[in-house]
Amino acid sequence: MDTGTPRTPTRRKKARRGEGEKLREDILEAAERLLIDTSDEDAVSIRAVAAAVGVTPPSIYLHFADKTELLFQVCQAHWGRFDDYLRRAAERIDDPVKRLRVCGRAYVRFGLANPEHYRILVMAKPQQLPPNADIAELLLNSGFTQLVTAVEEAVAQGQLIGNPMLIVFSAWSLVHGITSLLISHPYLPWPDQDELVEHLIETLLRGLAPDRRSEEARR
Amino acid sequence: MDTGTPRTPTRRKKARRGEGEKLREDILEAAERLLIDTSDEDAVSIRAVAAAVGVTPPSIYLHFADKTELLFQVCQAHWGRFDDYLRRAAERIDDPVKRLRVCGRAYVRFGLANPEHYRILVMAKPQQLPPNADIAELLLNSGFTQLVTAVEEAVAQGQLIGNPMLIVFSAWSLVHGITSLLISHPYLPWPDQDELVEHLIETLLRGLAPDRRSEEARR
DNA sequence: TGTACATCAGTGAACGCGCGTTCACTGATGTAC
DNA sequence: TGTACATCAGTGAACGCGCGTTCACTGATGTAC
Repeated sequence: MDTGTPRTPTRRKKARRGEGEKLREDILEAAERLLIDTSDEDAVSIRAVAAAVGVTPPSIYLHFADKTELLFQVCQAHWGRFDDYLRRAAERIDDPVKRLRVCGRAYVRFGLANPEHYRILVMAKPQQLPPNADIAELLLNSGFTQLVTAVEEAVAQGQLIGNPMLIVFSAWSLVHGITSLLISHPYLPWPDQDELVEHLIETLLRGLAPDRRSEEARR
Repeated sequence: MDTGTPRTPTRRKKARRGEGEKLREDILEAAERLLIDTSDEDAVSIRAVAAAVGVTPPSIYLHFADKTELLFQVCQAHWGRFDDYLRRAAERIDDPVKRLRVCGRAYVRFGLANPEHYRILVMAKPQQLPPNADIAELLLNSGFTQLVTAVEEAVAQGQLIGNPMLIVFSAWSLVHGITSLLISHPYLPWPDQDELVEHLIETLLRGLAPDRRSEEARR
């Protein structure tokens, strides 16, 4: 693998008057590509992105205030795709518990298919991304709201038992836990991945289902 | 907070003949301190560690082959402490399920108390640490074996139901999920932390407990 | 008891690297008169 | 229809930074004779 050779040695043609915004898209696309191809956030430097687009580094600043903003926009776009993916997986499933199941599987699958994105979006340090408020907004406006809805419905219907917000964060912890461990430690002696994900989801649902013991008995 | 001022501007006295190994310990200690104080792996540079110890950068190489080895040894030491902590938490608890409960809580507590260590040990990329084999060994020889034992006992006694290795990795995913999300996204509208951890653990255990439905009925 | 010498525990200066970012500029292109 | 000019979409060179690491060295200290 010859990483020394630039991917696009050809210089990009200057855009026509009024078409400057085209570069912006190309930059975002190139940054995304770089992130996916290298699986390494550090490889996405201003200089590397510029080279990939076929442009000089200062050109990046024509469209992005700084590196953080660029990375954030890349993430935002990806997060949007994640959200769409989850939404499509869930639509037309009336039963909220079935929806949780499907979303859980989809979450893990999408995370593992885009590990470096997942890393940046979900596993990064708070301080190395833009203001927390923005990240929180991204997170909460994504699949999260669907999760909340599904859980609330399931609880209202008596299919699940407990405080909805506790269930929501438990469910998220669960799918995030398996996703991030598989990303960080792929070399461990994991059981079959699909089987494990199924086991996790089913065990959680079983633990949340009404039982012979009434809710009061659990205190 | 004046991070510009070096912590130890005084130069360290040269060790006596035969006492060169003392520096090694001081380096490890300083690196650890730096990691804890700054909560930032990037702040632990060869130069910063040398400055903290009161020594010049090349001196580090008298005791460590390179930066990776230094960081790894810091982690190893910390991992040992984590292991001891879990072991002490679990000892003298005969009931395996109670042991799982206690270990789960201890795991989360220890991770949150040492977030940057946890990040490096458990959340880091495979490639930025020493050979995977070593990391795998560290992980598997730590609290992990206790976890395996406890689960196997619980299954043997009929207190939990299912494939032990699936349960083991499920349990780990669970505690890791909540720990790492709390570390990465502290600003989210979390429910009460202790309550959430309890909820997670109890829900998992409940999902693994024998039920009116027989194991076969679950297929 | 005195001295030459090997060794130990470091130091000082420098290497080359890639990075984010700034600044003054250039050349093509559309527009006003 | 022709030309001066403003603007747009970039470029080229350089800045200062901190980093890991190497290399030749130094000075104190213990040891052999």
